[in-house]
Amino acid sequence: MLVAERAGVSIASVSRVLNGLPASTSVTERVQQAAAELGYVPDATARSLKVGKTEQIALAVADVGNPVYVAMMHEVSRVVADAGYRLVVSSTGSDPDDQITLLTSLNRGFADGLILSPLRVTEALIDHLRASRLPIVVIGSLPAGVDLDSVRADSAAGMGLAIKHLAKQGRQRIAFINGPVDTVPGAARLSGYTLAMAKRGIAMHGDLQVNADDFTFKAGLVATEALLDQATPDAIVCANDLLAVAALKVLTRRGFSVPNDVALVGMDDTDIAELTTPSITSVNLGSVKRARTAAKLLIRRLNEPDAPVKQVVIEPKLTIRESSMIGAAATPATDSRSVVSHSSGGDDA
Amino acid sequence: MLVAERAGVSIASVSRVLNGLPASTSVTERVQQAAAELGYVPDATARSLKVGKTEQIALAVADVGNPVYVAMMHEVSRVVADAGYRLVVSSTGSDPDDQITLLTSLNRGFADGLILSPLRVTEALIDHLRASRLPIVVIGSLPAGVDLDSVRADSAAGMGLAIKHLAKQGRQRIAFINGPVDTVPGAARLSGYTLAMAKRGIAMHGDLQVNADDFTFKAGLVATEALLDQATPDAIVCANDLLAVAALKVLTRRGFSVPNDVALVGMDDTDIAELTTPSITSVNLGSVKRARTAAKLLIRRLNEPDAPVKQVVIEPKLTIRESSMIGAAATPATDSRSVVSHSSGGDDA
DNA sequence: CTGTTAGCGCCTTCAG
DNA sequence: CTGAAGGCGCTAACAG
Repeated sequence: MLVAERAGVSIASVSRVLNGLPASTSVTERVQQAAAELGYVPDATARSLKVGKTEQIALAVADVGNPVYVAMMHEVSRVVADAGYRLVVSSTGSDPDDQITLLTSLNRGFADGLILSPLRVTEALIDHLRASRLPIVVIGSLPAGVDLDSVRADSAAGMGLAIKHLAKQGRQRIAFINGPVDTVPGAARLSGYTLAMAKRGIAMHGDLQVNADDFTFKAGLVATEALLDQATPDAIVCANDLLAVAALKVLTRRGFSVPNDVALVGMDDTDIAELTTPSITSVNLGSVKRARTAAKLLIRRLNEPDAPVKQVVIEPKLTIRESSMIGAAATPATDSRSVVSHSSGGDDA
Repeated sequence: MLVAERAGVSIASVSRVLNGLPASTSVTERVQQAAAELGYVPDATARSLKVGKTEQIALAVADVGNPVYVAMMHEVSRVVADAGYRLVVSSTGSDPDDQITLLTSLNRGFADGLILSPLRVTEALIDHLRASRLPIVVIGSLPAGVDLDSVRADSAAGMGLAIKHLAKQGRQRIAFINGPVDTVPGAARLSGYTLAMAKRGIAMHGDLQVNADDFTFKAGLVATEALLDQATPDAIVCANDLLAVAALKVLTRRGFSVPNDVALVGMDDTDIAELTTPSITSVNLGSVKRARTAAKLLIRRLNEPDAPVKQVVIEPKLTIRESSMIGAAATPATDSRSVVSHSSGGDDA
C-alpha cells in the first residue's frame, strides 16, 4: 500500500494508527502525515467484509409522504448517527410483500439491523421477521406471542383521551374519520373509538363513521365530504393529522365554524397540526419518542445480541389547540397550547 | 461453501447461476434449489469489495423538516431504487463543514455517488467537491466556473412570475419575507425580487422586506409579526411555503383577509400549500423534477464516467391558488387551481 | 512495539 | 460448460 511505503512502515501499522491502536510516536506521526498527503482514507467496504459489520442501519416505513414518518425518520437518523451508524432508508409501500423482499435482501448483509414500521402485518411477514438472522425492531403492534423487540403507541388510550376531552364539552355526535381498517393503526384506532364511546355511554351511529381510502390528505377530503353528506356531527376525531387537516378544509368550505359548530381532533401531533387556522388539537402518540426508543433498542441489541426481548408501549398525551377549545375562534391566543397526560387515569368516570 | 456442496457443484458455478450467467439446466436447477433450501443469498459486502461498487447512493440535504426536501428525497429514492441502488440519507445541517466531513467519509467508499443540496456554498466546500473521486451531482446554484453536474431552479424567474401575477392585480406594496440572505436560495430569491420589482417599476421600501432567521414556520411567524409591525403591505411573497404558511397564520390572526386585503404567494409549491384555508399560491420551482433529474444525472455518470458535464436549469411555473385570487375567499371553488408557465415570456410588458 | 500472514465471501480470469 | 485459484483492501492473530 502506498501509505505504508511512503511512511516506511508496514501495512499493518498503518491500520493500527488509523484505528487508534497503540503505536510509537514516530510511527504514528509518519503514518498520519503520509495519509494526509495522499488523502488516504481506509475503505469502508473492505473493513466491513473483514469485521462483519457495515455500520449501517436500515429503516423501512410505509408512507414517506406522511409527516409522522418524516419525523420518525429524522429522529432515527439522529440517534443512529450518534452511535456511528449510517441510515439507509427503504421506502416500501404498504404492501407486506415489499417488506418481505426487503427482509431477504437484508440478509445479504448490507445493513447490520432494521427498524420496520409496517402498516399491515401478515403471517408471512411475521415468519420472515422471525427467520431473519439480523436484529429487527418493529415500530407498531405485533400479534401476541411474537417476541421481537418492539415499540408501539397505545392508540386506544389515545382515542380515549380525545373522546373524553370532547365529551367533557358536551359533544354528543362525535364522528370518526378513520383510514383503511385493514391496517394495524386503522384497526387499533377503530377499536379505541368504539371502546371509548361505549365507556362514556355516547351513542354511536354508522353514519358517524367513515373510512378514508388511505391516510392521506386527498383521501381525507373525500371521506369528509361523505361524512358531512350523511350526518351532522358536533365533533370529529380523525385517525391522523392529514385526515384532520382535510376535514378542517372541508368544514371551513362548507361554512362550519371550528370549534364552535364542530370540534376537531387529529392524531400523531405532527407539525402540520399547528400550521393551520385554527390549529388542530391532536393526540400525541409519541412518534418521536417511539422512533428514538426503537433506534436505541436496535443499537442495544447490536451491542448485546442476547439481551432479553423488550416491548415498549408509549403513553399518549393530548395536545389541545384551537380546533377544540370553545370560544377559541373568537379570541385565538398567540401560543395557546396545553397538554393533558393519560397517565393519571383516575378522573375517568 | 454449503450451497456448492449441497448442489454437488463448484463454488464458481453457484456464483454463475446466481448472477444469471450461462450454465447447464441441471446445474442451474440444483443450485437454485439448494440456495432456496438454505435460504442463501450472496453477501453484499463481499460482492461490493470484489466488484468495486456498493450499489448505494448518498443523499445529503440540509433540513429534513422542510417538505420540499422530503419531496426531493422521495423522488430520488424512487429513481435510484429503480436503477438498483439503495439510498443512504445523510442529514447534514446547514453547516458546510458537516458536508465536508461527509465528503471525506464518502471517499471511504460506502456509496458509489452523492447527491448534494447545500444551503451555503463556501470555497472550501467547492474544493472538496472537486477533489472527490466519486461522482457528485449538486442540486442548487454553483459559482461560475465549477464544472460539476448540477440541477438548479431559476428562482429569479420564479420571483418574476410571482411579482408579475401580483402586479397585474394592481398590488403596489408587495412585501418580501426571505430566509437568511447568506444562503444560496436566500441570496437568489432576494436578487430575483429586487430585479422583478425594478423591472415593473414598483417602488421598494426597506420596511417591506424582512429576513426570517431560517426557512422554518417558527421563524416565519416572528418575521411576519415584524413585517406587519412596520408596514402595511397589500401583498406578500415568501421565500418558501413554510414561511408563507406562517404569514397566513399571522395575517389571519391579525384580522387581515387573504387575499382581499393581502395577497400571499409562497415558493416551492409543496403539499402544505394546498392544505391551508385559503390554499396558497406558490411558485413551483420544480423540486420533484430537480430531484429526478439529479438522480438520473448521477446514474448516467456512474454508467459513463466520461460523459460531458451537464448543468440543467429547471423553469419555474406559478401555481395559482386561493390566496392570491381576488374574490376567492367569498366563493372558494373545490378544485381551483391554474398554472402559469414561465417559458412563454412574451407578454411581459 | 512492529512486521508477516491468513483469510473475510465473492467474482473472474484461466485451464480443462 | 465447469472447476481451480487468485485477489479486492482490510484487520486480527501470531511471531519477532
